[in-house]
Amino acid sequence: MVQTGMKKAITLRDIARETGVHVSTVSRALDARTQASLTAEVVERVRATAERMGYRPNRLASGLRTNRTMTVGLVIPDITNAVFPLIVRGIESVLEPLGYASIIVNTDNLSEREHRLVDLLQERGVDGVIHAAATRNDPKIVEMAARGIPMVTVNRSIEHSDIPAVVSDDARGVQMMLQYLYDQGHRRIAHLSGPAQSSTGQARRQAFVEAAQALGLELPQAAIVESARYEEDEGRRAALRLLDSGWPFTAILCANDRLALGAIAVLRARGLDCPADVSVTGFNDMPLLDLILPRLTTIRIQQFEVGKASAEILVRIMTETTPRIPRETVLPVFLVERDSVAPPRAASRRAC
Amino acid sequence: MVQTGMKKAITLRDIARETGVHVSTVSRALDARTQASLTAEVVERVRATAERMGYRPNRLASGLRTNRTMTVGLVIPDITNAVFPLIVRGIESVLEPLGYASIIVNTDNLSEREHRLVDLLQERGVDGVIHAAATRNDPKIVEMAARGIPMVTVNRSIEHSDIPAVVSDDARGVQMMLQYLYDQGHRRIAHLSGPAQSSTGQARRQAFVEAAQALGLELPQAAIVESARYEEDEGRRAALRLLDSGWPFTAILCANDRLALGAIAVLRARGLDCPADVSVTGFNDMPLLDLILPRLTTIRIQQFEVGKASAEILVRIMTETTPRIPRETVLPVFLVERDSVAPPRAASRRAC
DNA sequence: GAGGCTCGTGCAAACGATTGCGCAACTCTT
DNA sequence: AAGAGTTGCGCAATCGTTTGCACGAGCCTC
Repeated sequence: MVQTGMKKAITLRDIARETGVHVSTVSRALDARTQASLTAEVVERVRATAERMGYRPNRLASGLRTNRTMTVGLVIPDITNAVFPLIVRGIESVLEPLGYASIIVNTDNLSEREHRLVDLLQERGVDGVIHAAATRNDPKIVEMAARGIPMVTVNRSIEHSDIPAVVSDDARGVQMMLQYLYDQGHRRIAHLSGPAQSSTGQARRQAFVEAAQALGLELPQAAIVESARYEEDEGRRAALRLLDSGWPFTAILCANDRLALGAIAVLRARGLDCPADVSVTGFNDMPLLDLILPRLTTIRIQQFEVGKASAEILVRIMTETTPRIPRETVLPVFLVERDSVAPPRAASRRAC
Repeated sequence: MVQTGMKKAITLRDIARETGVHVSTVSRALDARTQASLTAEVVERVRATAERMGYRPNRLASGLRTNRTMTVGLVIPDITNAVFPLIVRGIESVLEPLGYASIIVNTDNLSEREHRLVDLLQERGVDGVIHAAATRNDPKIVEMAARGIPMVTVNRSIEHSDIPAVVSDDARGVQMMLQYLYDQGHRRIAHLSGPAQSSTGQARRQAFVEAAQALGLELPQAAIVESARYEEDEGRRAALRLLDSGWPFTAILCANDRLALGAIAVLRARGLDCPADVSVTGFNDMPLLDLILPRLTTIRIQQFEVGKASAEILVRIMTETTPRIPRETVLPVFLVERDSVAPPRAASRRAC
C-alpha cells in the first residue's frame, strides 16, 4: 500500500515534547484514574495541547500493554436473520456509550467457521464475547470461557458450564400461546418444532409437550414435526409432512415466524385458508411481520432488551472485580394477537 | 476484572525457547513472505511446535509494529435496515477468507455519532473503511481519506473527492420502471422521492424527472413528493400529501420499498385498491417483500454483490502498490414484476 | 536542624511482533 | 588455498502506552 499523503498520528511523545513534560506525565494527565497524582496546572496544560493537536490514543499500543482493547466480539449465526440486527443494536446501546467497539462475526452455524472466527477474535484481544450462535454445545467456546475471557450467551445456554445466559421466556411463551389456542376452542394442535440442536428449538418443543399434557390434549406422534432450520422452506416441508400424516389438526403452533409463513404458504397451496380452515401461530414477532397477510398471531420477544441485558452483564464481568451474575437472566415475552387464529370449524376442515 | 484462571497466551518467545532458535527466526518461519530465507528444516520445526503449542499471533503487537491490523471498519446507518445485512455479508464473503475482521458501527445518520465512531475506528488502527452511511457530504470522512486510510463508499458517492464508490444503477432502474409503467398505459405517474440529503434519494429523483421528460409525461409540481426518511410512516405521510393535491395520478413510483408499503396502506385506508385503482412500485426488493400483499413490483438491487464489489476494491487499495480503481463501479439492477402494477382504469379512479 | 514525611515528576522496563543489519559459516572461483 | 560471494540465523531497535520505582524538593515533627 502506497500511502503517499499519510501524515502520521499524534502520539504521547509529541505532546510531551510540546508541553515540556515527560511522556509518562502526559499519559497520567490524560487518564482520569491517575491525573489526581499530578498538579491541576500540568493536567490542564497537557489536556489542552492534546486537544489542540488532535491527539487520538493508539488502542493497539495501550491494549498491548494493558490487555484491554475496549473491543468485544459478537458471535452470531447470520446477521441477515432479522432477529439479530435488533439484538446487535441492543448490545451496542450499552457498549458504544462506554467506548467499546464490536467485531461481529457470522458463523452460519458451521462449527468449523466458528472455530476460525473465535480465533480471529482472540488474536485481536477482545475484552469479552457475546455469543448468540445457535448450536447447543461447542467445546471451543467453553475453552475460551475457561481461558478467562468474559463471556455471555444470548438466546441459549451452554450446558454444564457457568457462563451467564440471557434468554427469553420461551416456555412461558409456548404455554401462553397454547392456552390461547385452547381458549379459542382448539383441541388438536400440531407443533412445527425448530432444529433440535438449537437450544430454542429444544426448549420450545419441550414446553409444548408439557403444556399440551397439562391441558390434557391429544398428542400423537404425528403432531410434532421437526424442522432442520428456521426457514420458510423448512416450514413448507414440515407442513407437508403434517398434512400428509392425516391427523386432523385444527391449529399449528410454530416454533418461529418463518416456519409459520412457510406453513401458511403450503396450506394455501392445498386450498386451505388460514385462519378459516387452520389457525397458525408464530414466534419472535420479527420485523415487517405485521405487513404480511394473514397478519400472524405470534409471541413477541424483546430482542433489543435481550441484547441490552447481555451487554450489561458482559460489562459487569469485564469491569467488576467480583461480579455476582445470575446464571440465567430470563426476559418476559408477550402474546401479540393478530389475524392468523380463529376458532376451529365445527365441520371437517380437511378439504383435499 | 479478576482473571483467576487466565493462562497467558503462547508467544513467539515461547516457541523460540522450545525450538532453540531466536524469536526473530520464529517470526520469519511463520511468515510466508520471509520463510524462504530459512532452511526448510527450521521452518518445519518451528511450524510444528507452533501448531503443537497452539500459537495464535498477537495482532495488537504486530499491528503496532507494522501498522496493519487486518481489521476494517464498516460504517453503516443502521443494521436493522434490511438492506444492510446483505451488504455486510457480501463484504464479509471476501474479507473473512483473507483473514480480515470487521468492526461495524451504526451512525443512525447522526453526524455527531459518525464523528465519534470514525474516531473509534481510527484509534483501533483499521486498515480500511467501507462507508455506507447515507448523508451526502461529510468532512470527517473526506479528512479520513485524506489521512491516507483506504476507503470505499457504497450506495453513494462523495462529491468532489476521488474516493471510489460502488453503486447500483439507480438511474437505469428508475428509467426501466417508468418505461414499464408507461408500457402498461400509465401517463400520470407520481414519484415518492427519498430524502434529498441521501445520494440515492437525489439520484432517483433526478432520474425520474429526466425519464419522465424523455417520455413526454405530464409532470406538475404536485407529482413529486419528498420523504424525510426511507420509512413506512414517511411513505404514508407523502402519499397523503399526494392524494390531497388533487392531481389525478394513476401510478406511484416510489424511491424505496418501505415508502411504497406506506403508500399502499394509505391508499387502502382511502378505499383505493392497489393495483386496481392505483399502481405502486418499489425499489430495492428487500427481503420478505414477496410475502407481503399485494406483492410489490420493484427494482431489485444486488445488495450482496454491491458489498462484495466494495470489499474487493478495498482489498486492492489496501494491498496493491498502485491500484487503478475506477472512480465509480456501477452494478446493474433488475425489474421484478409482481402484482402491484396493472393498467390504469379507463374511468376516473378517484373514489373518495 | 536532622530525619522522615508526602508530593510531583522522571526513568526505564515492559507488552509481542517485525525487520534492517551484521556476522559467522558455508560454497564457489581462480 | 585464499578471497569473494552467498546463505542462514541472531542481535537489537522499534511501534505507542502504561506503570513500578526512584528521586529531588518541600514540609512537618520532635
